[in-house]
Amino acid sequence: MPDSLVNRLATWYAGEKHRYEFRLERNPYRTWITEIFLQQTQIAAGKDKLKTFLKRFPDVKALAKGPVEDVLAAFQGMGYYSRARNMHRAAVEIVKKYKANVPVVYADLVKIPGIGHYTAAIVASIHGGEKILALDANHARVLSRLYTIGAAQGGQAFREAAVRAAAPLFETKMPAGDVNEALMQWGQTICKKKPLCDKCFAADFCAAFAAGRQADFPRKAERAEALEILWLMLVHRKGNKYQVFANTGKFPFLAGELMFPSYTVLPETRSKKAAAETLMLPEKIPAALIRKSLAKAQNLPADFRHTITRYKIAVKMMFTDTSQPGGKFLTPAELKDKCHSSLMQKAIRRLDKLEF
DNA sequence: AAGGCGGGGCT
DNA sequence: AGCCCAGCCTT
Repeated sequence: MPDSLVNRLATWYAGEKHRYEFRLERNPYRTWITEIFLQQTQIAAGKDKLKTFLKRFPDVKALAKGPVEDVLAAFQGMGYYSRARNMHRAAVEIVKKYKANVPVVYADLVKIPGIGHYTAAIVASIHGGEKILALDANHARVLSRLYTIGAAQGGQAFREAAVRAAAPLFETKMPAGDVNEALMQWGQTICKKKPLCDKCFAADFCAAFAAGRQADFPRKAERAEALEILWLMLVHRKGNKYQVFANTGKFPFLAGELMFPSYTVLPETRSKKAAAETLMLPEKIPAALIRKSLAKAQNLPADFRHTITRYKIAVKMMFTDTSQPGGKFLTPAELKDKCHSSLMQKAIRRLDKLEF
């Protein structure tokens, strides 16, 4: 076997391939669920919950049957709960449209809720043999260093350069799925943020290593500055139940979640040139109530803090005698079940500490 | 193209 | 205790 990058990769991967339990018994359904689970999640953190999930929902029909509350419950603690909602929606769609067979064609996969370029590419390459780069952060680290790709990660120029750089790997005998998985595992175990170049089987192929510039790749786009905001929650209690509303309006965070009526002021940002914008939930919290509560809240320490992307949020909870039309009344136990966001979970834990 | 979504690892 | 991570979605 002549010495080449792909031969080094294939030889290394042959010894690594079965390192993970989820690679032993494979089908398109299991691969799809596994990839969704392990997105934005370290393998060590997600694999136990993944195992339980696959036992509870062993195939696409079981997942479609749900109910979605069970899917969410089995996903509790993983974060990014739209992944669970989308998986359930997708399962229903796959049962109906594809007779309960998870597609293995990229063009079909990428149209399914919750499946984007990466997941479609990895499933299509493993189970359909499609020669298509599944570009995740691991692939980005490996390829950008091997070929000193200078474009900022995440942009279109980076994607094009990465696809061009990886193309020769797919024109070999190495199965397309193995190419994608080997690159990924390389990024996870060797070509990490702090790369282990002395353990790397291909350091002599690496342009960044040759230049001593491993730390310069992948280049990151400039980060938006962090912003401090106040989030006022108006809590109305009746007996042992609290009024919550589905956030289906214009409130900027936690779309679709059940929430206490909330009010926040977003500061002016570079992208939104308009002056500070006021948003509220439900549609019409009386302005007088907001003013009164806000004036009181300004002088109180935050009940808790929470960060969502670049917003550093100080949440202040205020009891109010005024109930709003609509919504529903739930006990704390029910709230713990039905509110998935960690921000709301923090608020729920504070309820018995609040005073009227 | 920009920005929400969140728990965990790292410093 | 605070910063960083990064697919998929919506806007």
